[in-house]
Amino acid sequence: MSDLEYDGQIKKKCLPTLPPCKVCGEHASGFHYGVNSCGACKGFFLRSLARTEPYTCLTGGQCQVGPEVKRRKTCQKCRFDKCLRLGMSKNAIKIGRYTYSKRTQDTLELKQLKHETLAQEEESSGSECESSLQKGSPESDEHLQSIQPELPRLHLLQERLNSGTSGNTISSEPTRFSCKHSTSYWPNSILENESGSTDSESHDTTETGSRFELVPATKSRVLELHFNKNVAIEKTFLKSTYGNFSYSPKFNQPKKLELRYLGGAGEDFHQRNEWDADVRALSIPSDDLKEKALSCELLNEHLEIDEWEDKEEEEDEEICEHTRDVLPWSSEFTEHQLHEWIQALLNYHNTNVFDNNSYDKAKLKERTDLVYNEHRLQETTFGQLKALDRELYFEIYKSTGLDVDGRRTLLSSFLLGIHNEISTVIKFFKQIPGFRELPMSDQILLVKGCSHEYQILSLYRGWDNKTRCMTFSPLGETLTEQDLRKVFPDEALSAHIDMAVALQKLDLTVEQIIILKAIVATAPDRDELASEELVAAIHWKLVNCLLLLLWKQGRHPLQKFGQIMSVLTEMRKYSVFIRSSYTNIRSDVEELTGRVNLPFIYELFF
Amino acid sequence: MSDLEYDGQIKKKCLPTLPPCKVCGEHASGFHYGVNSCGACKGFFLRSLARTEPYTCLTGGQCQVGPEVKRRKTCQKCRFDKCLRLGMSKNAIKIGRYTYSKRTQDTLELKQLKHETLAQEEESSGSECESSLQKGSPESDEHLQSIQPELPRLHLLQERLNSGTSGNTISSEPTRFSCKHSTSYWPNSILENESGSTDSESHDTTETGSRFELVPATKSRVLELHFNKNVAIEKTFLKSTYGNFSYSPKFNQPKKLELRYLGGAGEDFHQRNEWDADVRALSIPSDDLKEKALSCELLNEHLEIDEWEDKEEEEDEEICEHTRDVLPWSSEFTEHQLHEWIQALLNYHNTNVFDNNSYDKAKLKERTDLVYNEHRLQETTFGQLKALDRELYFEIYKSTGLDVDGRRTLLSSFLLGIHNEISTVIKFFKQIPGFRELPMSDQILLVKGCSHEYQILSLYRGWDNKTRCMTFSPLGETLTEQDLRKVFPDEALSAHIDMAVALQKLDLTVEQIIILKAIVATAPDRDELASEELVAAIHWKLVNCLLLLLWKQGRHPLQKFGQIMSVLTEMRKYSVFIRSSYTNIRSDVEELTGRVNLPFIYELFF
DNA sequence: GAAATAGGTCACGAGGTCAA
DNA sequence: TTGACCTCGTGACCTATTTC
Ligand SMILES: [Zn+2]
Ligand SMILES: [Zn+2]
Ligand SMILES: [Zn+2]
Ligand SMILES: [Zn+2]
Repeated sequence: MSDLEYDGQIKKKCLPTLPPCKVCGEHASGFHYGVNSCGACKGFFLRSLARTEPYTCLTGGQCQVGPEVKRRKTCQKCRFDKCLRLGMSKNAIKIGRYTYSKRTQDTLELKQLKHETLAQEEESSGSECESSLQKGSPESDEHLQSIQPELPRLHLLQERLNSGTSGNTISSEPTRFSCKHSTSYWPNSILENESGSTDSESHDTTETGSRFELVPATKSRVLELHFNKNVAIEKTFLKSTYGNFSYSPKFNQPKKLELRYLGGAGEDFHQRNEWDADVRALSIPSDDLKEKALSCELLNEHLEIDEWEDKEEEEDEEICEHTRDVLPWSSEFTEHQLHEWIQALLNYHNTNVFDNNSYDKAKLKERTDLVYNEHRLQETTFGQLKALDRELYFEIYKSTGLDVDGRRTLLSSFLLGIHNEISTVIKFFKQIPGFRELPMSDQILLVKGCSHEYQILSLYRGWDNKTRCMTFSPLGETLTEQDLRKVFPDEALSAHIDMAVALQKLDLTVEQIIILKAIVATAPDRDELASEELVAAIHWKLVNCLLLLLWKQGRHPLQKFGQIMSVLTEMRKYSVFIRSSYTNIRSDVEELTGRVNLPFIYELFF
Repeated sequence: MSDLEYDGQIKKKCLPTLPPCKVCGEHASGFHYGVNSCGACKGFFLRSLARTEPYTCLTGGQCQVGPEVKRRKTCQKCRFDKCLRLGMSKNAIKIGRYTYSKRTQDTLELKQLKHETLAQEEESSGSECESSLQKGSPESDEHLQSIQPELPRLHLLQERLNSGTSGNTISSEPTRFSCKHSTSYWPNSILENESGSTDSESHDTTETGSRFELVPATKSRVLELHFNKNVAIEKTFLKSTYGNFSYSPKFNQPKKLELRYLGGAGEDFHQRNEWDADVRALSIPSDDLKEKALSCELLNEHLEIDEWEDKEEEEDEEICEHTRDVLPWSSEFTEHQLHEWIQALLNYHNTNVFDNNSYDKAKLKERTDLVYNEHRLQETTFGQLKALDRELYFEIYKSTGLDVDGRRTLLSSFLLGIHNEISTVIKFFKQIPGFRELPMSDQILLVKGCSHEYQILSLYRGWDNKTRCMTFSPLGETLTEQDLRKVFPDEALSAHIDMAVALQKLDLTVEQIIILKAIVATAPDRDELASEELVAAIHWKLVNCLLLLLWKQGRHPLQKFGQIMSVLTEMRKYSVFIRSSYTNIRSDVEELTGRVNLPFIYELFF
């Protein structure tokens, strides 16, 4: 009997889709008045609203509100109060079919609950391991199967995919994961169910999140085979290096990725450093310690602030988690661990960080096309306006103060836009597990060090090579090449564009980009890091996260990984170059934007 | 609630492309039956058409049609009627992909049509068929009206302003800030002296004056401040009121300044509160508590952060400091105490806050002149560019996304500039001794409450009445009147300008302005303050600081004080007016700057 | 083919009813 | 009063179709 949910149609006997009634703990029959609740509580609430006299409580509001059996005596006041406290309200009514995101949320909640109770019961670990890719869901699986008979095929898959998504999140954004390439690494046999309507994106997109998690234990063998095959096919030995850390995934024999510290011995290391030194000699003409120290204070402040805030969600389950050998490249991390990191970063990013990655490709294209057409129209109307060269502009500006071609305005708002996002970005870094625990000096070094790399990752998707326009979401603008030339020195612009194009060629998903951001933020080879090893550890785990995402996406993950690492290496050089280029024009920029208050900009980017 | 737009394919998380559902305000999912509307309203309309029996309304057609969460109150009839009124109709169906240009064309065409038919028919309801191209249905007429809801309302508002009568409709309330009818509570004798011709301003002391008299003496419980003889020189009876707090320095007999809390007993108080509620109802269309709570969290966060940081310099020498009777008006404070407050605020402001007060007059003048000349040059070269009216701009923008006259850019960078300074501003408030000790909720109320007053104090010196240009230091720009019109609604701009001019007439020093900022930030009469008395105490001490500065400056300090208080009173009305004006255009602004991330702006200024 | 919408489908909850 | 059960309007999602 307890398996049935009453109210509304009698639900079939099946495991609950919803978390239990928030009010009394019984099986919820639905989402009533804004709260997952049982039919009884729903009815009670409705009647309570209709009532005129208030309830009274004898115990002074201390009554427990439990499931029906125990409820017999519980007072109405406390029950009603609880309803209200939980947010039940006519204003919270939501009718009609569930949204995917709601369903996802429910499932997640349910899962969590299960997890907790399971943890309490403390099962023996051996059997658990065997059973699965993940334990959380034997039920869900059963659940799916039991629903099967009565749902049309289509819904089945949705149901499954949804319940699998552990990417909770407000955005819930199914489409985020993989678009066309949804050749996920799941055997077709699993996905086929749905194959009929493959075209509709909303399906195959609906989730990757962790298809992993939903897959019944029996299938995991299939998976492994699949992996092995893939890996075997790869056969490529990829190597990517940036800084003095080498990521040398070796695929054939040991099937392990090794993280080794080259201790500054690698050739690349020397090369880069020399080049670095040269660039620096050129680029930092006047600066001295004093100014540097001062500016550090600013950043320091910021970092400390953020540290203070949002400090609750520490997770310390870290410890056990038996290393299940399901990851195709077999790392010291479990898929679950990696997944959690990924989720944490994605969640924060999706809900808080605002940049070009907040838009999909189509939207960005739309923007650039629009601006381009506008620009073309202007050109045909007013003729081509020849761009002033930088020197000439400054000559005029310095002598007359005239902003002849509007570049001061452009530059100011560009910098303002960037500046405006900085605190969010820092908070994002703080979401990287372990980041906050680093010494403040290291945090500062890392943040400073990755600024340019972070920026290009934020923005590169806004570049459209055909129209040669660039969208800057934080600024709310799209600039034509002509305008870009006003903002950036020519050589810097070329570098930006080259970098953007290179990144675009990788055809990364937004998820991957986000993880990449974290990866560049934790480069263990920034100069003078106090605790390189800690940083390296974080970094390495993040790299594993990236690998996981790549694998999920299917299609030659290792090859892609190699490409990405290669681009990262390039990006490092790019970063140094941009910094030097900016430093060269720093005084000009300061003069132009001196009226605007942009402390962080100079601290981070110059 | 989510960022997703339903119906049709699931849209991506990105910011809305479309204006909200014209019917209910929810995210529109497309252009259904000729109107931008959400999936729900689309479905509802469809069902309604299919229906045979008509709907009936119980409230006589007065139901508000809101988003789903609020919808329970609204009957189907009213919803359907609204659909019809907006022009939803099978005849208005548009299928298939559309180009931007087509949309513009459509909209403009329709508008034209509307004008023509209006002209032809002149109120007679006659044959509508004749005027139609293809969608000549009566609905489409109404549809047209609905396209331009803002403007008519503004006209209405202006009318009301001029007539000075207060109606009971929502929009009528802004009457409170009437330029012509500015009620000052200062006797003419004082104001006349210096500001020369107070031309348009009439000073009638009637309403508040008498109200004040009625207040029972018993209610004054807060601070009693003794004046000494020096004050007697003034001979004038000064009275100033803003909000429901009265500052009544009485100089002759009792020689006391009474700060009394009127306890919300005045009519003004009630009026204002109601009005506030209305404005809120208007301005926060989609959601109430939840959203509000959320937004408060944002601010809260900010305030808390700042609280954590810089917390060392607590001073507790407070206690003794023998009251030396050196102050000419003899307050309970010593000059030394006041001086310290002043110094603290000035120091912080000078080193951290960046606004027009960071520049001297000459510099500001130079800026405006420069821009003005530039502007003139452009005008002579390209001819006068007639400014697009707001309505037309938005029509084009909404349908094509084109930022035809660059106002989106202007607006975005304007808001960005303001947004960028907000954290500094909050820190400034935190420098006010005692501010940090206020309950967080009060801090929030105060910060929110004074936003507009603070802003005008920050910026007013940037206005140059001759060239009619305004410098915005935080933005690094100076805007011509033409540009200003793009950023602000006309009536708001006028209010800004009037206020700026009024402030300029006071000829304040930067120090005085800074103290004034603190004064407006601690207005003890903001709604719902938990600890009014604490705030009042701080406020009062700040007023004493101002007095001190005035005295130091010599030259009729009390007279000047009176003028300043008078302007503050006006400023309060100005603030309310501006807020309402902004609220009216909030959705437009959000649409234009939706690409930029400006959480605080909406929280503080709308 | 891509982008958009009309119309269809059906999972859902509000509110009503009624027996206990 | 309670809560199981019902009816019907809703709205999230889907498909077919149109337009570019
Ligand atoms: Zn319950
Ligand atoms: Zn009780
Ligand atoms: Zn709607
Ligand atoms: Zn009605």
